[in-house]
Amino acid sequence: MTTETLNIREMCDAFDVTPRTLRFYEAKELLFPIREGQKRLFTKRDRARLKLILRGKRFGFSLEEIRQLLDLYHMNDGQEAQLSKTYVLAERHLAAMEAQKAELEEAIGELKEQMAWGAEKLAQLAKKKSSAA
Amino acid sequence: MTTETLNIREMCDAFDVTPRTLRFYEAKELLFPIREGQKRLFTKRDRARLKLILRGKRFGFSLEEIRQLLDLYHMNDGQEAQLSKTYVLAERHLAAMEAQKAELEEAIGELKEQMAWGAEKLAQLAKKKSSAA
DNA sequence: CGTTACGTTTACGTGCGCGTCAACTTTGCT
DNA sequence: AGCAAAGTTGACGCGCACGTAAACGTAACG
Repeated sequence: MTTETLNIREMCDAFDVTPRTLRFYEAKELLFPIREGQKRLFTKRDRARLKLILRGKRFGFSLEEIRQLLDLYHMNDGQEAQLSKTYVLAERHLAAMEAQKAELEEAIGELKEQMAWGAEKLAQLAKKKSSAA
Repeated sequence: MTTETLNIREMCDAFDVTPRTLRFYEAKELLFPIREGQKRLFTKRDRARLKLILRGKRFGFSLEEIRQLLDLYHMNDGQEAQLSKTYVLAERHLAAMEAQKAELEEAIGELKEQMAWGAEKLAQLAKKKSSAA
């Protein structure tokens, strides 16, 4: 088997974060490393969660928002009430992401337009320059 | 013509931001409202910029990053050096946005999978409940 | 003329997401 | 036994993006 657990340094190297960040996420209840004596050991579950955390951050979600969503990915043992509550949260999140995707596509389109305009401008300047030489 | 300029309150209502935010953006050189006496008047240009600012924020860009990019949308009078510099910045930004889009699509896919799994679990619970009645 | 409404500057306060010591165990060499 | 490496828990600090309160200007209205 590939290493079952990672110590804090291995975890940091694997995800390019600092120890401080991992401890901070644990304090915020985003990660739950097990303890070997006093030291933290990060499980496969923690690695999956951290991946989602970092992705969520890139999308502009707060750690608190992310914390709530992480439950969706680990609702193996939830009771029905908790499960459906989480499911509703996930629906909202999905809607938010799809809205973000639509807006992102629009923004990309606009930026491309602007860049085409800028490229033309640059071409004109280059032309002027060469004819003036 | 529709109102040429907006005062601060109209601007706030139009974009759902606070006066503090608009003044803050001006201090950070993201907006350049003209002055009528001491009061700010927001032009069409300011409205276009604010729209881009708010969008940029939703995508997780910092105000400083956004400030640099706003130049691309107003590089009417730039010299070639400045122009091509801005163009390069825009290329980077475009790449970042397209990467973000790809990752977003992946995340949406995964979330949908998880939700399907959750839906099934919920269905099972519902079934058990009805058979137990 | 007062006061009410709207805007202004100045400046300190706040929440988030960590960075950065300091002081202390624990572990593994040698 | 000694000592360095790696990890730990506080606790304070910091940059960002504003919130918020204080004190002031000014234009309009009754």
